[in-house]
Amino acid sequence: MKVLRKDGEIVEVSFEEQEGRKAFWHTSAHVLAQAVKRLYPETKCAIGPAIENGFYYDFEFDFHFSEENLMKVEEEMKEIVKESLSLQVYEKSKEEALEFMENTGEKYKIELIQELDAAERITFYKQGEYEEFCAGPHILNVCQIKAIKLLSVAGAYWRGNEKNQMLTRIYGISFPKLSQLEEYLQMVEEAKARDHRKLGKELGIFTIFDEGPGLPVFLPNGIVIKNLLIDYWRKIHRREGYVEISTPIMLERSLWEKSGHWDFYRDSMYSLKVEEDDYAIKPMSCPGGMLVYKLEPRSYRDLPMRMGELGLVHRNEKSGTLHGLMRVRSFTQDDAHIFMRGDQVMDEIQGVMRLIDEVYQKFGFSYKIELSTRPEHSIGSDEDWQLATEALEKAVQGMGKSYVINEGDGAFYGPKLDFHLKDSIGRTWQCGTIQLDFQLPQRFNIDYIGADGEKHRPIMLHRVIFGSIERFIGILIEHYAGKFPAWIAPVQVKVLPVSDKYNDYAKEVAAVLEESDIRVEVDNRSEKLGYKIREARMDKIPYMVIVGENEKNNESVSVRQRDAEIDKHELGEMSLEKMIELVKRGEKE
RNA sequence: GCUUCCUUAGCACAGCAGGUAGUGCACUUCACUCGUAAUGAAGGGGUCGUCAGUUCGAAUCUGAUAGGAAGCUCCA
Repeated sequence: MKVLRKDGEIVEVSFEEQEGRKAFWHTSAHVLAQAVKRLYPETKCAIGPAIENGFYYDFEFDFHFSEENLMKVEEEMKEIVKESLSLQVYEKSKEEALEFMENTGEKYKIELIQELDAAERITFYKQGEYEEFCAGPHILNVCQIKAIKLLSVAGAYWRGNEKNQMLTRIYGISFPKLSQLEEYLQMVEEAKARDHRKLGKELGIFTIFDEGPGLPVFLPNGIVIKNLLIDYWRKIHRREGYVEISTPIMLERSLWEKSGHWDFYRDSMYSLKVEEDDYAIKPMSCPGGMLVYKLEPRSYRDLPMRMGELGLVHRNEKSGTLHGLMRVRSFTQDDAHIFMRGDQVMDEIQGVMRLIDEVYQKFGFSYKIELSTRPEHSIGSDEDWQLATEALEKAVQGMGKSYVINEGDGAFYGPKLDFHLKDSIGRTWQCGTIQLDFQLPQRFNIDYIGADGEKHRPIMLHRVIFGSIERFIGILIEHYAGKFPAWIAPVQVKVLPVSDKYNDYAKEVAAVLEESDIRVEVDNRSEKLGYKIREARMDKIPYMVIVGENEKNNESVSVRQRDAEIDKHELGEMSLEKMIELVKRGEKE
């Protein structure tokens, strides 16, 4: 595939390479704009880049753009491809470029060009009658775009700002071969099959009532998973020297004024009246934690004090942002606040990082780290922010982890390290976070008595590992496609009697397994074995235990497992002791 | 919240140039007592998200409203 760079150079780059793929999709975006302009000449074009999977273009239409229009545009794009138009690149001065755009009335392009340096030569790309200012690169001829599909129409604010005009964004994907498009579409279908909202319903994990958007409901299987996650969490936190507290779900207004939430976070808080007083339902657990710290005088010997809390918090998220378990209005944060001396900061940050790494590895997640810096809307002095940001940065660097900087995305009280996990279709979600905070200790005037007998101000950090247990479960569902490893599977073993005659023996078997704390169910319906196996498989249960005449006589079970390869499902007959051992071994993996 | 789209039995869907709803799975009952991904038969269940309007008549047309999907903005 030949690619035309902005300096006029033509290079051979394959579609598999980043530059080739970007050029291919970028050119597809131009073809999209060309098709739109042919069909609807009054349309204003904004921007149209290549993205991770395909491309989009933002337009301002002077009419209501519907799905029907989308089909027409796609057809027109295919016509353009048939014309085998080749691309040319050339330069204009800023004035020429502006004049050109004035003539065509492209107000968004004018805005963009006006921001460029006056001395700069501006490159234009052109195919057929369509020309647009663009830094390229592009592919040499549109005829290479053999497969095109426009995927969706969405709204997008001009320049990503809520206050600006909302434009119409058209998403599409294209490939050099038709087979690649088919493959891609199939991949998307497969990803949808592991959507946690679909699996969560099918597997009886959670639901959300119409009467409570964003307020997840855990069903019996889901609450087993949630409780197991919490058990695991408590175990590793005890090991790491954390104590656990539980503070109220709502507290009085003055507390939130003191913490800064009332001023800086009120739009996201639910508040209510209790007698004559204003209360707020907590959006975070930290202020309660501060009060606990203040309950008694603290010594430097007490630090670092690691205080954990599984806090149920509520945030008034906008309706359009809600998404299954991933983005909700009510969730459980596996929060902890660490109060420490200045000389302990580095060790504590790195200790939390190690714990996060341990947990994510247990589930087989790869993750990426972001360092989020001071937002516009925030409290505290520049020096404190700088100190805190540097401390986080040094800690990550010290751990040898790579990270990207996310400018202005910190919490209002401090910078943070965010740990992001991917969902089934590649969207990333923030789960873990470590936030350094010099503000709350000041606002709450907390202290400890140092070795010198004087009062000192501790430094504090907020951290979560799961982030939100709800979100983490959502990610887990998609990550495992519902096939939870044995240690966290809601039902670990399903006992399947071959016929009703063996129901009693099946119950005996189940009772023995239960003795060993194995989560077991019996399918004693009057159905054929094949049917019961099918159902157990669809429920993604790790182990199936089949009992019939042989097993009853031998006081044994025949085991079949979910994860093994085809033809190796059957592990054969074994004693109950061996079966228990098998499940316990599976739990550790 | 914004843009586009969607909303029919528990679930997946069909019906729609307007004349009071169908299929599969699930569920219930009966028969079969059956060895590794669905035994057969019979039966129950919805007034088509909600509210208004157009019409002799609306699941099918219009409007509002609720919930949902994708994206944007915002965020764990």
